[in-house]
Amino acid sequence: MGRPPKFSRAEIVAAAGRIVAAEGVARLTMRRLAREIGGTPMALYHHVRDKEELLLLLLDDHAERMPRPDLPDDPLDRIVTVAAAIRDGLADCPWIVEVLTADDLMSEAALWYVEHIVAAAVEAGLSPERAVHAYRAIWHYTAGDLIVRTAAARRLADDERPTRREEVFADLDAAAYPHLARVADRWEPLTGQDTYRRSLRALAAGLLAEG
Amino acid sequence: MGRPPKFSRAEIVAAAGRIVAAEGVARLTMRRLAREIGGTPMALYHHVRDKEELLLLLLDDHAERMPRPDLPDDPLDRIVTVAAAIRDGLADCPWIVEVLTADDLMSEAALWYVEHIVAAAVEAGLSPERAVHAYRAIWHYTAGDLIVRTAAARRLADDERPTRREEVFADLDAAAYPHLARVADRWEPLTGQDTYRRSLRALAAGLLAEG
DNA sequence: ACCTGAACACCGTTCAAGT
DNA sequence: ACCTGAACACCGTTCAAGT
Repeated sequence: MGRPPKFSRAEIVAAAGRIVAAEGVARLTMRRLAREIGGTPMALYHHVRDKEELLLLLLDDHAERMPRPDLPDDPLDRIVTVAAAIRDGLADCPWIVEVLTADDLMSEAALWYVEHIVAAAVEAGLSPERAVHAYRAIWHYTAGDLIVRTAAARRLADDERPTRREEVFADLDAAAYPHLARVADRWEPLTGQDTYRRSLRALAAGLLAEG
Repeated sequence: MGRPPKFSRAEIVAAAGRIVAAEGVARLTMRRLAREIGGTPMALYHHVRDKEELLLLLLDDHAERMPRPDLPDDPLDRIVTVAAAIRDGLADCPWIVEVLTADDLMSEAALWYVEHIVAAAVEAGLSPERAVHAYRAIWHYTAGDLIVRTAAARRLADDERPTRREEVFADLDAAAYPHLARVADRWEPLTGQDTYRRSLRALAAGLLAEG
């Protein structure tokens, strides 16, 4: 009994990362991954419980490599800096969406970000409970931004048909929706602008003002 | 040529809605849906382009049935009321998540909500452009809340293994993460609390305060 | 203990044919 | 025009067997 392992968990996760980076999550299948490491699909199941665990490991791996920014003294600035670091760290990997809907950004490596947002909120005067609530609001806002953003990018990438947005705005009832009609022709560029950070500051300011 | 259609788009969407309500999105497959209406998978493709379009139609159908709340005069109250109506309208259908990551809540029926949020923001003094940005921030926050919330519910439902959150908090480094350590044993109930509306108000207030 | 081969029970979608 | 049968090209995962 006992035979030198042919594959390690780390190798498997690294191979999965290569596939996802080169071809997208949709192409990360257990069969494709097995081919990548030169084994059979079944070999993978000796190192990970199932595909979901694999994706979670991939998220952990990514989270560990994410930059940890210098922390400003001002609590509001600090919250904005840390939350923006989360977003920037996840923005370039659209596959993260799949994992976000399955997990809670609760990897070990993510704790650093959570701690510093909660700490800044407490320092600004919130109770520990309210500080957790504030963190949650910021996380929901960030997750929503990432998901909507990457979904939009994906649609643009592999779709030639007109977007639903275009169709809907094309026959917009200007009498029923006057404010939308006024910005209808600018909707695409307006919603394409990256206003994450600005609105994040508004959110954080609003949350700190509560307490 | 010409034969009386056996199925209509509306029937197909209604059948899809029944499956999703009774068994969840994961069980909504083209084959299962075909069985439900008493036809073959191929018959569906004469009425919808593909599965994604079917999910979009399902979202439209749902959006049309969503309640439209009375609108308070105060712009901030109005924004909170309308956004909360979006969330409440989508909160009971976890499948919405799949569609949200594929679409942009850009169905005809959703315009009513968008219009009134943008209108309230303009009334509060924002430029039309900034009002659109404000709406987007609110939508991202709402989408993030829905996605994280329904993902958490799903995990609880079909999982007996301890959540990652539990594992991570179990061996938390209290020296490195003092603020998290202080709330660690209350994390579950704290993050389970529904603070959507309260934080939404903070967000909206922050956005309107910008000017 | 670790890996393989073959199979199970599925998917979405397309093609060619029927009425 | 609308629907069917059969097939294509996949999935994740399990079981039994090999070393």
